This record gives sequence, structure tokens and C-alpha cells, in this order.
Amino acid sequence: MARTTGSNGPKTMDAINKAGLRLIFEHGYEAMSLRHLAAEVGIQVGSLYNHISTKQDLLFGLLRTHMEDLLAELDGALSGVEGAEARLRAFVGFHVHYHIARKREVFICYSELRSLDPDHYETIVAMRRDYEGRLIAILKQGAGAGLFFDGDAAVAAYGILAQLTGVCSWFRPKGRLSAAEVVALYTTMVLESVRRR
Amino acid sequence: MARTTGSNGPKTMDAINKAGLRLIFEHGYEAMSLRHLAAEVGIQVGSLYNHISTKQDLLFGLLRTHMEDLLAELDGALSGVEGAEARLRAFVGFHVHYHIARKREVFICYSELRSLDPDHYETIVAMRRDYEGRLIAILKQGAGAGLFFDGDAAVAAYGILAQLTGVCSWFRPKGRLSAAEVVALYTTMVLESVRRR
Amino acid sequence: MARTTGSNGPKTMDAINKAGLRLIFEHGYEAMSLRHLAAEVGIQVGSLYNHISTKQDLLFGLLRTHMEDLLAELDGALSGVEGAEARLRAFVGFHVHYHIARKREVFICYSELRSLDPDHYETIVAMRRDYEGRLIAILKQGAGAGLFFDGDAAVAAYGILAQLTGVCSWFRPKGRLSAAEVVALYTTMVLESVRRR
Amino acid sequence: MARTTGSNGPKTMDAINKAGLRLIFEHGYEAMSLRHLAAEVGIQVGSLYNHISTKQDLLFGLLRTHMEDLLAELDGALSGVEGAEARLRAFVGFHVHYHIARKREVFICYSELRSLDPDHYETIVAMRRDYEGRLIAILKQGAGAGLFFDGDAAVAAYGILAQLTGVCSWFRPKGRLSAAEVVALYTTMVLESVRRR
DNA sequence: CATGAATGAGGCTTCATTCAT
DNA sequence: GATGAATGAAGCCTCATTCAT
Repeated sequence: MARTTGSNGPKTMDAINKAGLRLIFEHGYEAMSLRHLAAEVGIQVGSLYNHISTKQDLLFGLLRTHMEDLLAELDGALSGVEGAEARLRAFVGFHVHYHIARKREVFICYSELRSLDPDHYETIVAMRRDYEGRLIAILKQGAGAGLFFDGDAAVAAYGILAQLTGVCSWFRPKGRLSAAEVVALYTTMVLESVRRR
Repeated sequence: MARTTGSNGPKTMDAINKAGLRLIFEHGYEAMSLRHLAAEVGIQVGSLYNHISTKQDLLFGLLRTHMEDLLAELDGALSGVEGAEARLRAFVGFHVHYHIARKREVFICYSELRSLDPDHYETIVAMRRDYEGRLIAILKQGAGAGLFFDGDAAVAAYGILAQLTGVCSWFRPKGRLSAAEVVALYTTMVLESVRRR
Repeated sequence: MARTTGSNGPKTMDAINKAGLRLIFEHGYEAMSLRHLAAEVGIQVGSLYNHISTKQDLLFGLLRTHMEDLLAELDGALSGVEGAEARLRAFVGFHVHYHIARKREVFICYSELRSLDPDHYETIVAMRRDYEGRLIAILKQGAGAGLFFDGDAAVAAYGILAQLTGVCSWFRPKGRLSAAEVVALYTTMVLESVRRR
Repeated sequence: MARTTGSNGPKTMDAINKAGLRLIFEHGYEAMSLRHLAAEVGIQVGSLYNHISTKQDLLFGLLRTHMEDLLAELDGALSGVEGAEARLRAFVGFHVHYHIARKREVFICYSELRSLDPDHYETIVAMRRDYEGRLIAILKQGAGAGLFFDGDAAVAAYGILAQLTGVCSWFRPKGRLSAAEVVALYTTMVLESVRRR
């Protein structure tokens, strides 16, 4: 009943996004009910609609924000780095760290693609292709420079991305290996796997 | 009203499994309604219950069958193969082919784990660990023989499995590369990525 | 699967009646499903229909048989007994013993009246009125003979019947009082309650 | 579509309780569908759940309220009344009047006990035992004072309660006897039936 | 006489969303 | 900005009953 304070609009929106991210990660978009979400935030279901327009838009907002961040931060990580090998190292390091730090956004961005409306789907998939394109470009640059093998760069990129993205499934902060050690191991594995022989 | 034929029990059960697999793959377990499934099979919703006990059991049946097949066929593929490198080649080849051939079972076995009841979840995850254990054992065998690098075999295995499993997301039968070509490329990448240097 | 013996038709019908009586007593007619009943009998649901025509008819059969038995046995118990007081004693003794012996039939004959189709309802209620009429007649006979008070015989009879019928709710074979002791107590209470004063 | 009025929450809850009481009385708890109830109240089925949590809770609420009222009003009726005979007269008068006035609550409190969840069942049965205990205490008090016979007070009480409770089955406001006349007749019958002889 | 597969209606409950207050 | 009561569709599942085998 009693509201705690006056206008806490932005705070509420943040809480919705945070709880929504967690609930979608844990139960999936279809399985997360707005009742559940509202309870987590501490408001009534109807009140959600003062902050979001539909359940679908909540999902799309989360995914779009994630993809925008991912692309922007990748560009930051690659900026000023020259040479295919250095750029590949930078890519692997960035990708693993980001995917460990924001595993929930990453996870739902894969698993809930199919829950998006066609229009929203296209938007997110296009951003995803942008991201993959960055890695493909690096592989082609390296092949052109005679450093990397000369096979199908896209297929190789898909394999590398899958390997690296896997960390969000199994990495545990208190596990045997630290994030830095995983980066070191996977950087070596990736570099060896594409090196010209 | 008019029944089409006489007792077609087994045929119906097959149709349910087939349609269920496809619908869960396409829309997800939560998003697949039994209405939808029954319509696809061509029977009434209630009639589903002559063949399954619950929606959850339908899912579990699909996943358990898949994991049983996966393990049995892997053992077949590795049987009689000696030496760590040969076994690793056999593993990669088998894994990629199986994951291309049965991409839907594979996909839902990852994506719908969280939709399983706790007991069912444990059962499937245990079978999954069995499967991963086969690859880890090969890596350790190779490391012991001085062929493969001496790092964390489990983490390396997770990376390899993620890379290979990725094929069910992007592989298209009519794409640029045939299954055999993907196997060739990925076999090389995997072998190089773990080779002792 | 394998049937145990050859034709066991009447045996099956008996089993259905026995299990039906128990299940209706325990859960109520609406709450007893034919699945439940079939399982109890050890056959498939569809097979029930080789023995009964509808669920409703099963109920009606149980109630009609009970009422027929009740009336016939009451007539047996009163036959040859002369004098209002002796007949009232005989009535009380018979009623209590019968209601203890066949408490389940008695119970559902009250509780499931409302589950009967209108026609079936009328049939059973008419038999019930017959039964009540026997007691009312005894009270009137006693009043005419100056033994019993001269009030509303029907209302008195309803009170007596309710009191006596109550035994099927609380009587336990191993309770403090034996059936005979309950009969003795209630016979006294009833006789005193109607005695002319 | 068009909402009739603004927030009429309490009014709706009242209407649900009233209609629920009537429908359970007429058809039984199992046979009353929420469709039916909602139609009677004039809302959609789903809207019921803005006021009740489950069908079971609706039943329990009705029964608990009834038992609370019954106990409270009995205490009111007995308060200040001294002497076993006066208290027994007060009990009979109160019981009959209450059971005529609220025959539907009384009826379902007997007939639907078996539809209660085990926990709810225990709660109601305990209250029922409380109520019976009041009558047993009066009988013992009278026996101790040499007014009433010295038999099994509990069994006598069960018989008396059954007789009195029977009114809700057969009493009709426009029948031959008024409520006051029934009370007079039954008070006499009960007192005579337990008087020391 | 028993089976198992089918039907179509209906069971209780939850859903996302709207809107007057 | 929050509430709570309303909607109408849909969720999974069970029901009594039928009937070819």
C-alpha cells in the first residue's frame, strides 16, 4: 500500500530491466510472467505498464541495448590495434571478458531470438551479423597477409565464436581457471587453429 | 467424428514425437501449445493423452532418446579406433555429422534443459557429462602420449564441443560447404588447437 | 493384458458395484471418475461399458437396490410384531442395525440424491417416503392407542429418523459402545421422547 | 467490454460468496463449475481470481466463516444461562433457529467436508468438535446434578444433534409447523429423552 | 468380453493487457 | 505513478462416452 517515496520512475524502470533480465535468463521469456516480474520489482502487474508498453518491448529493449553495448565496446577494444594477429588477440580477449561479465544478456540474446517479433528479430540479427563481420574481416585480413590459413573465413569465424561464447555456459568465477587464464588458453587455441601451416 | 482408420496407436505416437520435436525446435517448449501439437498431428487435444502422460514427459522422452542415441552412436564410432589423434578425428567427424543430421534434437537438448523437472534435468545432465567425459578422456590420453598440449583438458573440451556443436545453428545443407568439408576444416582446426607446441 | 480366466461377466459386474459403492461413498459421485473405478476393478475404462450403460445408471442401480433391500428387510423385521410400542422398538432396532451394517449405501442414498436425473430422483424419493411412512404410521397407531403423545407425527418421525440415521456418521465397530448398546440407548431415548405425558 | 462501474471489489467478493454458497448447496462443490459461478455473478471466469485464490479456498472460506459464526452465536445464546435444563433448552432453541436460518451453510458444512484439503478438513472438524463439546458438557452437567440419565453423554449428544440438525433437510418456512413450534416440540422430545427415570 | 484409441466438451487456472480511480 | 478489478483468450489436463478390433 504505502509507497516508500515520491517519484521513483527511473529507479522503477531500472528495477524492471534488472529483474526482467534475470527472470528471462532463468526461466525464459515465455515462462516469465509479468505477474512474476511485478512481484520481483515490488509493484502490481498493472503498474508495469507505466514503464513498458508490452512484454515484447521489454525483451527487445534488453536485447537491443545489449547488442549496442557489445558493438560499441568491441570497437573500443579494437580501436588503435593494428595487424591481424594483434586484432585477433584483442577480439578473443574482449569477447571472452564481455561474455563472462554479461553472460545473462548474451545468453538471452541467443536463446530468445525466436521470441522476437519479425521486425525486432531482423534488427537484432542484423546487429549480430555486424559483430560476426568484424571477426570475419580480421580472419580475411590475416589470410591476405599470409598469416592465417586460406579457408572459409565465415565458417572458421562461426567455429571460433561458438567456442568463445561457450564460456557463458560453463565459466564459474570461482572455478579452476580465472578469466585471464581462460583467455590465455583460448587465445592460443584460436591462433593455432587458424595459423597458416 | 468419423475415425479414419482402425488402431493406429504406434503411428500416432510417432507422429506426436515427430511433430513435437519440430514444434519445440521452432517455438520452444513453453511456446508450443498442445492445441498446436494436436492440430499438427491431426487429432484432438485430449487424444494426445492416450499416448503421453504430460507435456513434460513428451519433452523428456525426446531428450532421453536423443542422449541415448548420441552415446550409443559415439561408442560405435569410436569402437576399434586406437590412438589419441585417430580417436579425436573420429570424435570430431562423428559429432559434426550427428549434429548436422539431428540438429533439432541437439538444439532442444541444450535450449530446453531448463524446462525439465529437477529429476529429469539431473538425468539428462548426467548423460551429457558422460558424453563430454569421452572427449576429455581423449584429450588426456593425447596429452599423456605427448601429442597434445598439457593444459586444462576439460576447458579445452568445452571449447571444442562448443565450436563443433555450433554447426547446428548455422549449417545449411545447400550452403557453401558440404558436411564433409566442414568436418575437414574443423578437424584441422581442432587438431591444431590442441597440438603440443 | 492376459485375462485370468474365461467368462467372468457376473463377477466383473459385482466388482464394479462393490468398487463403485466404495468410491462414491469415499469421494462422491461427481468426484469419482470412471477411470478411477475401472482401475479399482482392474479393467480398462472402455470395458466398463460392457456392464453398465452410463455412470448415472450405475448410481441409480446402487440406490434402487439399497432402497428395495431396506424396505423388504424392514417389512421382515416388523412382520408379526403387534402393538405400537413393540413395533417402534422393532423399528429402532432394525434401523440402527441396518444403518450400521450398510452405512455406505445409506450415506450415498442421502448425499447423492441430488446427482440423480429427475426421473431417477423421483423413484428413489418415493421409496424413501414409503419408508418414512412406516414410522409415521407406527407413531399414529401409538397416539391413537393413547401411548404416544398427540403431536405432529411426521415431524416427530423426521427427528427420530435423523437421530437414528446419524449412527452411520459416527458409529465405529470398535468404539466405546457396541451396536446392541447403541440400540438399547436409542430405543429408550426414542420411546421416552414420544411417550404420552 | 464496457466496465459497468468503478472499483466494486468488496461488492463482487460478496456476490461470489453468496452465489457460491447457493450453487454449492444446490449442486455440490464438485458439480459447481467456476464457469457457472462466474456467470451467476456476472463476470468472466478469470475475474474470479481477483477475489479468490482457488476454488478450494472459496469453499474453505464459506465453511470457516460459518463455523466461527456458529460458535460465537452459540456462546451468545448460552451466556448468562444457568442450570443444565435451562442451558439444554437454550441450546436446542438456538440450534434449531440457526439451522433453519442458515440451512445452506449448515448443509454444505456436513456434505462438503470430504471436499476439503486435509489441512482445511482438520480445521473445520476441530471447530465442529468444539461445538459438540458444548452439548456434551451440558449433558454431563445435568447428569451430575441428577437431572439427566447417566449414560454415554457423547452418544446421546450425537443423537440429539442429528435430530435437531435434520431440520435443515425438511423444514419449510410455509410448512405445517412454524419454527417456534418445531422448537417447542423438539425441546420437549429432547428433554424427555434424556431425563433421569 | 476386453482393449485402446478417439472424441468433444468442459474442468481449474494463468496470461497479457486495459483503465477508472 | 500506482492500484486493483476487469477482460477474453488460452494454458494443460480430465471427463464420460463410443467403437473398430
